[in-house]
Amino acid sequence: MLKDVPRYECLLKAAEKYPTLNPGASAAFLHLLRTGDAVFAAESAFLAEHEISQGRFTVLMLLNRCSDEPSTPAELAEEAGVTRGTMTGLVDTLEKDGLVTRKDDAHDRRAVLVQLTAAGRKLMSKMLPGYFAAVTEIMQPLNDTERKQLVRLLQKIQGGLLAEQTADELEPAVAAR
Amino acid sequence: MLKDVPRYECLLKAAEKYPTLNPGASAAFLHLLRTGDAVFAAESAFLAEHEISQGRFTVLMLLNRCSDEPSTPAELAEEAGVTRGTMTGLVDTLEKDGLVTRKDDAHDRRAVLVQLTAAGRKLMSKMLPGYFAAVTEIMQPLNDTERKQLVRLLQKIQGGLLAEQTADELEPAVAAR
DNA sequence: TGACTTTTGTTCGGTTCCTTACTATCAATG
DNA sequence: CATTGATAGTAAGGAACCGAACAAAAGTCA
Repeated sequence: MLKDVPRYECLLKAAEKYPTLNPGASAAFLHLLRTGDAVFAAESAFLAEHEISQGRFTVLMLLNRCSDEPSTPAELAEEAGVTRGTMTGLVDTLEKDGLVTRKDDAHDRRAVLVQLTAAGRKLMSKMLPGYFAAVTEIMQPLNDTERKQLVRLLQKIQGGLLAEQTADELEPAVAAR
Repeated sequence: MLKDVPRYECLLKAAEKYPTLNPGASAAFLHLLRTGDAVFAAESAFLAEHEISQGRFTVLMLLNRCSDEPSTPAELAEEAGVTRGTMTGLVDTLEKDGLVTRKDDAHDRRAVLVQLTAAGRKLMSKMLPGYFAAVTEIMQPLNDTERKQLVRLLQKIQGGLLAEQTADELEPAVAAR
């Protein structure tokens, strides 16, 4: 959301007013949000050139990986991190564009199987090389050591968040506090 | 979007099929997106406890910083990184909730001045200590050295993106390629 | 001055996602 | 069996944001 991260001196000044403000932590937090958003925007810009949104691209990637085993919308929603309702809409538009098909599951009459069409596979094989090249270019400023360092730091943060999250689930009263 | 980052072996395997796929770069890219999103979600969850969305919070932060000088919607939109149209909506709801006021600019009859109300200032002083504490907790897994390392790495990535972006603006034909 | 360009705030339609509520189906248990 | 509970997919409505288009006002410059 914020376009520019406040200068460090401003954080130091604000810390005088708000004792709970940790300047170092805040600076890292803001940079993480901002850079994450910038990278996400760069990825979206690339996908937009191919008239594909992030959500639709994720579904195509999930369907394209390894074999041609079809997936149900519920599985796709779980793996993509969206609700089933959202997945219905994503599959709707992908189907409308002829990139995937829906067919009834023979073993479970509630379920639907989603599968890439030939056009869908073709689109992926056309855009993926450029996509991976774009990802490589975005990460170009970091050498291999730095990339590993970055992953290590990010995993640490994420580990803390997961611990916090599961703690909340076990004890919802704590979260409400 | 993606809930889990693919394991590194899967990236290696995919790299055989797609020569442009750089496993190290892709892993760092995916972790950055995922962790950025997780941190963003954690922040949003905190703000939701106070019935405040990210966009509205950003506006309140901008208006709360330093003096009580009012800002125009255009300035706020620029600093918050949203369009003026979006800012109109944000100020609308903040005004409806009694947190900010709009008044006409005496020197420019096109412009409007947005200012925190007493209720807005009160809300901020009530929630900011907890907010900063939450930020500190999210960054808890990293010590001071690691935070500085993280900021350095993120700035490198962002520097690359900014260079790329300004290059695109100068030579739009390159972006279309 | 008067014809331009720019800037301001707003409105409107579209996209993406979420939450909630629903029906149809399956699975388990008495 | 029949009931009960979980799960599948979908529909409807809402929140947040963008882009384009607009009228009003300000700035520019021949």
